[in-house]
Amino acid sequence: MNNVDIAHAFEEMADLLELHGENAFRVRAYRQGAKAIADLALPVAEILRDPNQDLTSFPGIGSTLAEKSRTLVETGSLPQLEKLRTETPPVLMQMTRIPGLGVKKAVVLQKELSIQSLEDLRLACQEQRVRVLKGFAAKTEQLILDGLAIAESASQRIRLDQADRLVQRLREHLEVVEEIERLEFAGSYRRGKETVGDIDILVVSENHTTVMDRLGCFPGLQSVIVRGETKMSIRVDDQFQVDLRIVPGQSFGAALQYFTGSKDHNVAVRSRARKMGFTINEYGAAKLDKPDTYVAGRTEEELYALLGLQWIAPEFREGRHELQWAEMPNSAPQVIDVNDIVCDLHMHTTQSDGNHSLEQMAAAAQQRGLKHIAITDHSKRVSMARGLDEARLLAQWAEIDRFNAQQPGEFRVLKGVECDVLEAGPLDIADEVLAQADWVIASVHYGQKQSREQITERIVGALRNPHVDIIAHPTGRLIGSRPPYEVDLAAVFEAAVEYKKALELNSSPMRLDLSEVNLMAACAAGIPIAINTDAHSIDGLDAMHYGVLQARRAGIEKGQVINTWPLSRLLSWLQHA
DNA sequence: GCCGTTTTCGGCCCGACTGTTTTCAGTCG
Repeated sequence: MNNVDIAHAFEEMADLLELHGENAFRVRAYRQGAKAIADLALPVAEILRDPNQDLTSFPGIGSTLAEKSRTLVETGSLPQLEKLRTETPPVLMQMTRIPGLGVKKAVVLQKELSIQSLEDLRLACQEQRVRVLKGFAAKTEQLILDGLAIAESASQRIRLDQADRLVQRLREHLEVVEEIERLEFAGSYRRGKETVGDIDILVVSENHTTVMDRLGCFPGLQSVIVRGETKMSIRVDDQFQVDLRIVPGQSFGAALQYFTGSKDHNVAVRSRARKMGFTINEYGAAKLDKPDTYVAGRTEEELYALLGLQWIAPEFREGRHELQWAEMPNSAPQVIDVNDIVCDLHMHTTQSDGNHSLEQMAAAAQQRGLKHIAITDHSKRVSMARGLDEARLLAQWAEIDRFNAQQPGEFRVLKGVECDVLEAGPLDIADEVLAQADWVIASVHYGQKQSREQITERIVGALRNPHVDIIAHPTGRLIGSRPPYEVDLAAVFEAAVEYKKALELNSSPMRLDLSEVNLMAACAAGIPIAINTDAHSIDGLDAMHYGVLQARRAGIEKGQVINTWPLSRLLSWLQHA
């Protein structure tokens, strides 16, 4: 069992204990334990084996969870979990996914009406058998019926780039309201998560009615979920939820901090405040003995400063190490910043499936402040994209040589290729040609349904080839539309370390591959990371910030990112093979 | 179940809104 499996088991324990009405703090302990395990840089099995290491030294893992981890590693299952599974009707978990239906109500409904499936629940509502139960009435019955439809039709989360577009629409729609003094978007969108479950809008305004009325006529509005004094929630587009909160100006920082989250970060912040004699809510911070007098909250900086902390960038707020970093900023890691990026090492031109020429891509890269780029068109196996064979590749590289010779300044284009790893294992381009490239990316595009062993061996085999420098989008996932292919990433990491190769963090918001957790593991293993846009057009180069955001969320240090290296360092690193 | 700058027991972040009641529990973020 790997760390992800163990984390899943604890997560499921938490869900099931919650359904059984177990102590909420015990439930939370399992959730935090799951998160702690998922964040570990080393495999749990290895930590348990090592007499010099102690699993309970990691925050959130005590003696009980450490022992259960051992059981999971050694036996592959957990008796308590198996028992809970058999005691819990599967429909309960499904029911709690209906908006407005929580654990308590779901349990009552399931028991009283012997619900076995969501279809049973729908029938019970239609036959008005719900409204006669104590604590239920006609409105709840309707809420469940509506919720069933939403649960079935809702596209749960949207990608960050889709969220960007929705935020833009909302901003433009709301900005015309003159009474709005401040407008900010918070939540997981502000934290830059790869997918976003809802949009949180924070507004400072005296005139709540005008603001809410304006949101109520947003084009794309489907329904208003709630509307109170300070809070309004709506559904837009494909049932996607948007929350609005209106706060007074002196509370803006506290509210922004609170609604940006994450939940874990807020719990950590508020616990710290409590220990220091303060209490924090979305209106500000106050002394515990004078809870009505706010002493901070106009800005986020003020709030963090009160707790002896430097301001924390939203993308770090996941309840990991960010409070320690903010406490002693000098000892915090030098996390990658978008301004550190000097190159982009994966992009396409009209030679394969790109929209712009070498000259156009180079000019656009220079405009974006890049010092060097690699042109990496597809190899011939990707026939759909007019992939290049050996002859066309050599011709393209000759053209790149001529281009570089004409460059007045320092800007350089590296001769590269995105070479397919064929289904049977070998590379799509002959070794003697690859040997003439500056930069060789190996990618899996075909045969993604192969077995774990086959795909892993293809990738490890590519890493073994002395001409290959990096594996692109190492798991092949497309967020929300295609799961990662079966690959033993631990084996890939091991091979990357052994052959001194790099791995890609593909910046396309549809890929963001490696994912945050995998990125942390790759970096813990010391593998250099290249953050690349995989641009197929000039606009595609702008995706760089998505990749950097993802790397920041994973806490990747500047020095480990190839794109921060000067060309000389990159070239000397490439000599390794 | 975890954890310790009043601690190895007794806490554990905090508030808005709704529905069902008649003062509050449940849900959500």
